Parts: sequence; C-alpha cells; structure tokens
Amino acid sequence: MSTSSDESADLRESILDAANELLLDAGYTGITMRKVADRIGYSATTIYLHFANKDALLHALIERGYRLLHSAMHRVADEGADPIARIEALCRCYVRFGLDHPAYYEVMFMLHPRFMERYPADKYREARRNMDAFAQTLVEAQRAGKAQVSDLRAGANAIWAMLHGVVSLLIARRMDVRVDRDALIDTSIRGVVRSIAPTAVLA
Amino acid sequence: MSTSSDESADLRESILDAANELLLDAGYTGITMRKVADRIGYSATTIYLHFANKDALLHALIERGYRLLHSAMHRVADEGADPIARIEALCRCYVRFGLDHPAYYEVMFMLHPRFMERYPADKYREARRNMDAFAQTLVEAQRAGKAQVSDLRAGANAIWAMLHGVVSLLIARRMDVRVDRDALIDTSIRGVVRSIAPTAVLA
DNA sequence: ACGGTTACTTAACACCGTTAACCTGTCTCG
DNA sequence: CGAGACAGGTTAACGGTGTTAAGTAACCGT
Repeated sequence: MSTSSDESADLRESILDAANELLLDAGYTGITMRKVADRIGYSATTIYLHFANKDALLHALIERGYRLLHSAMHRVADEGADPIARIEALCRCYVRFGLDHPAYYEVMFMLHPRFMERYPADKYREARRNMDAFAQTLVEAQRAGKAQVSDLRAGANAIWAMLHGVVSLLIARRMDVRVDRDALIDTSIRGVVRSIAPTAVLA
Repeated sequence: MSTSSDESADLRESILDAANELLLDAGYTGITMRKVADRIGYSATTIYLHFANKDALLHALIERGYRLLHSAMHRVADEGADPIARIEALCRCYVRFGLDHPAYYEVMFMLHPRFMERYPADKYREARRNMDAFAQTLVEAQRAGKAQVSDLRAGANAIWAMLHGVVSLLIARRMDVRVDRDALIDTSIRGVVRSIAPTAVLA
C-alpha cells in the first residue's frame, strides 16, 4: 500500500512536531519520550519505531534548526553589492536567529558535547556549511580590497566564534543586565568590521 | 565541641572534592549524588545535610572555578606597563584557563540556563567581577590614548563574548577540525586589539 | 539515667531512557 | 480459503536519576 509509508512519515513528522512544541515550551530539558508520546496519543515506545533513540530525535530537531538558519542566511547572503555591508548583514542575521529562536539555538550550538557523540560526522559538515557564507563574502571583500585577512578560514571562524559568544551569553543570561543588548551587538559587529579592515594606513 | 563543626566542614569539603573528581573524570553529567556519596563512603542522602540539592553542590563547584579563574586573571592584570599588551595577556589567560580546565569552564559558563535558576543573584555579580579586569585595563588604555571605545561596558563585555565564543566552540568541538586552534585564537585576539585601536587616521 | 540533638541510613516516590515480550490486524502466497 | 509473515502498536519491566520521609544509633548536657 502506497499510503502506508506516507502515514509512517506522517507519524514521524508529528513526533517531531510534538518534540518541537515541547522544545519551544520548556527548552530541550522539557523533551521527554513519554511527554512527546502523550502529546500525540501514542505510547513512548512507539517513538523508537521511528527514531533509534532520544538523541536521534533531537538530532532531527537540530537539523530542522539548521535548515531554518540556512534559509535565513541564504536570503541575506545574496543581497547588496558591498561585501562589507553584506558581512555585517550576515552577522545581524545570525544574531537575530539566535535571539529569535533561543531554544533552537541552544540545541543547535550550546548543547553539551557529550550529547553529540552519536551525531553523524557528515551532519556536522552540513551544519558548518551555514558558516560558508561568511568565508565566501570575506573572499569577495578581500578581492575588492575592502578587507585584509591573512588566514581566511581562521578569519571566518573567528567571526562565527564572536557571534556565538554574544548570542550564547545573551541566551544563557550570563551577561550583566546593565549591558545594553543592542549596544553589545553593535559594538561586537562593528568590532568585526574594524578588525578586518585594511591596515595599510598604519604602515 | 569545637571539632564538631570542623569535621562537618571537612565532610562538606570532601563531598566537594569527590564531586570535583567526578567532574574531571567524566564532565558534569558524570556527577551523581549516589556516585559522589559512594566515593566518600556515605549514603547519597547525607549530601543533603550539607547541600540543599544537587544544584547547590554544583554551584559550590562553580565558585571553586571562579576563584581559580580569578587568581589566574589577577596575576596577569598587574604585570606589564602597556595596557594594550595587558589586554592581550588577559585574553590569552582567559582562553588558556578555558582550554586547560574544560570541565570547569563548561560548568561555569556553558551550563544550561535553566540549571542556573536557583543560583543566587549575588553570586552572579561575584562571577562577573572576573571580567572587571578587562574594563579596568580598557579604561587605562583609553586614558593613554591607545584605545578608542565609545561604550566602555559594552566594549569590555564584547571582548568577553568573543573569548567565550572561541573557548566554548573549541571545548564543544563544534569548530571545523581543519581550523588551526592557535590560528583561531591569534586571529580573534588580534581582532580585539585592532578593533579597539584609535581610528583617527581614517578621518 | 534520661530527653534531646546530631549524624547518618534505609526505603520509597516519581520520573527518566530503553529493552523485551506480547498483541493484533493486514497482506501475501500456496 | 487458510496459514504464516509482518507492520505497527502496546504493556511491563530494568536500572538509573534527584529527592523526601521515616527510622536508627551515638553522643550531649542536665
């Protein structure tokens, strides 16, 4: 029967939807096999027919997040002629994604390393591809003489690291409440732009 | 009896030591009330006589970490005349602490926000004091005309955010393995120094 | 010697991820 | 038509978790 596999895929999707709701409701610690099952009117063990274990379920959720981020970044990566302005726009896009979807960001980038042990390596690569927009735009800026970066890979990843630092500290509420959110973001992104600017004038 | 409270404090300390060993052995997920108790030859419930709950135990561990970091930063904060060189040294000190004590860093800065809900607010303030060295040195650099920062608080916290991004991504192994660890650190720290440099020449 | 306090234990609860065993309807093939 | 395989789901259970309630045994001052 052709509908059989469709229905199976449907159930898989509704499991993911339920997990997604729980994630948004109470963060990833709120996701429980039994709670997910309750929400869709199945028993907990049914989930194991569609996901090897809880990690696999969360990994699927993580990939939903990666797709979300990727589509947002992709929209920004192609607009505007000035590569520097585009890098800045990419930065803002990344930060906005993190702050708009904190639960997703958490599970995507802040989750405990041990949790990722069972995560297939090729998914990692796919995940990092989201950051390629930075490297690519950095190359363009370099070619246009608007940036000067010695190690391109390190440069692109340094930008990512900085953005991740800002987003994760804000999400985790570790940042001093007296620090103005937007001021921090502006300062950080302006810092990036300044740090990649050509330094010829100083020589 | 005077030894009574001492012995009580001793037990508290050995609980912390056992938790510390478990933390270093297997990360914070390896810390379990029963395992901690086993390690010192008591039953699990005894721990509750010295700590309100598991969170309180972990918080005590976190403060050990803060003291460790503080002493390391303090040593660096006072040496060397050039404030810019000192900022760079502080950055390297912070990164080294994170990479040398990843389990501590995890529990100090990367732990899930929900985990910190029961954490007393004043401890937060104490924890952030570790970052004051940045702000203070930034002021000195500004006074010496070697830095130009519009919003000081935002600037100091932006530096922290960037360092946290680098350290946490490295610890979590989310960074592309092809990225050279030291190159990333160097690029990031040089980026900080460049971004706070006076920009008068451009005007 | 006795009541109270201190330090500690055992037993239990509710929850967790996960596995094994079982049930039940449907589809296939002789 | 009937039997067997199979897909899709269930219940029961295991070992683990943080945590609480109740009980025990030693010590203390009066």
